[in-house]
Amino acid sequence: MAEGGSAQSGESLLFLTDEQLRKGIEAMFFAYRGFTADPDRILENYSYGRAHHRAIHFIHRSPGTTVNNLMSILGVTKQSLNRVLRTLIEDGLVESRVGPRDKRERHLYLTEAGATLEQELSDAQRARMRAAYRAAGPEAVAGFRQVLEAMMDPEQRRHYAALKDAGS
Amino acid sequence: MAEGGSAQSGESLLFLTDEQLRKGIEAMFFAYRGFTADPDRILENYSYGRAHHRAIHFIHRSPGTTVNNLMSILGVTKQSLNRVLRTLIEDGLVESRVGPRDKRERHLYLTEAGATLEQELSDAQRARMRAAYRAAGPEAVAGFRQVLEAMMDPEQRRHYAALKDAGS
DNA sequence: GATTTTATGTCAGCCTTGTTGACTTTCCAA
DNA sequence: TTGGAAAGTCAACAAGGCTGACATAAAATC
Repeated sequence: MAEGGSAQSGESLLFLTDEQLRKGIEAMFFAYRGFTADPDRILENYSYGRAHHRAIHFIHRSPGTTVNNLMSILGVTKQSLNRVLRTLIEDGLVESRVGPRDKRERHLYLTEAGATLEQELSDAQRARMRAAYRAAGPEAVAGFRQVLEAMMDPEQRRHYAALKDAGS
Repeated sequence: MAEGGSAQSGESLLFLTDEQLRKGIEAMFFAYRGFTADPDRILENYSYGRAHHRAIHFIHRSPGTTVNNLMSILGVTKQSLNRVLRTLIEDGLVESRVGPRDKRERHLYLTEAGATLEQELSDAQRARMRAAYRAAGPEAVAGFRQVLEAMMDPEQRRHYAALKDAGS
């Protein structure tokens, strides 16, 4: 399928060819493997999986978040999430407190042990990210983030943006 | 913390802060969901999964590839790959030919039906990629690719590069 | 020619992590 | 007060990873 459409008024649209798009697709595939490789290795030692990592990450980012909210951020069913949370709670990495206002809700927090594992995982993941950022340079990083953001579904982008400024 | 992602004279390293790295990590997470969303929807109609998509993609990219080669590109075991290939062959989407030189090898090709599904899947995935590329612009796309490439493990980068120029 | 290595396929069984369905508890509104 | 919705839990199933063991055929080596 050719690109066609708009005229090339000065600005070349060569970066929109199927060939370029395919390269981008394959880059995403291979890069995502690298992206998860380091945490995956660490998680093996604890017999946890990626799902545990994701839960830990976002509980760390939004302490006190509810199961419902976490569900919608992670894009999994509450049953999937519940299984992961149950093991994390049993193992003393996550604490679940009954909601003060609405007792149906459970508010989630990392324990000290949970925060320690979170640190170990994110240190590893950031190290790779840092190396990649440094190798590519600040302009490339800005472009990287722009394209990724444009690739998200609107709902994902909402979640992303909601987290975006939380720590500033 | 201020946002400015652009480079400052004197080589500011603000783009390497933990905060910036964390945003990149979350962007990867949310973007990857968007990246796979459209093909996933299509695959449901055929009761296939992402594993089938990956196999189909790389067989399309490298017609005649062997099982062994595909295994190493996809980074899965032969048992995992075999399960997927078996169903694709049974369903007439993939053809497996005994190697002409080395008769131990099986060379994999898409059938016409396989090529049709490949087209449907990659059209959907490219459409999203094209929209993201167009929204972000050529400079951003260049940066996007640079960072992703830097994020890969060396072996993944080898595979990526080997595919890179094949179709040009 | 005999032996070893390589490429592939298959069976069995396990794990993680998705899913749906059924259920309880809690809250809220008619 | 009663019925529905919302939050969370339990049970069972499926996809797709994994390992291990074993079979076959062909290639490579001794």
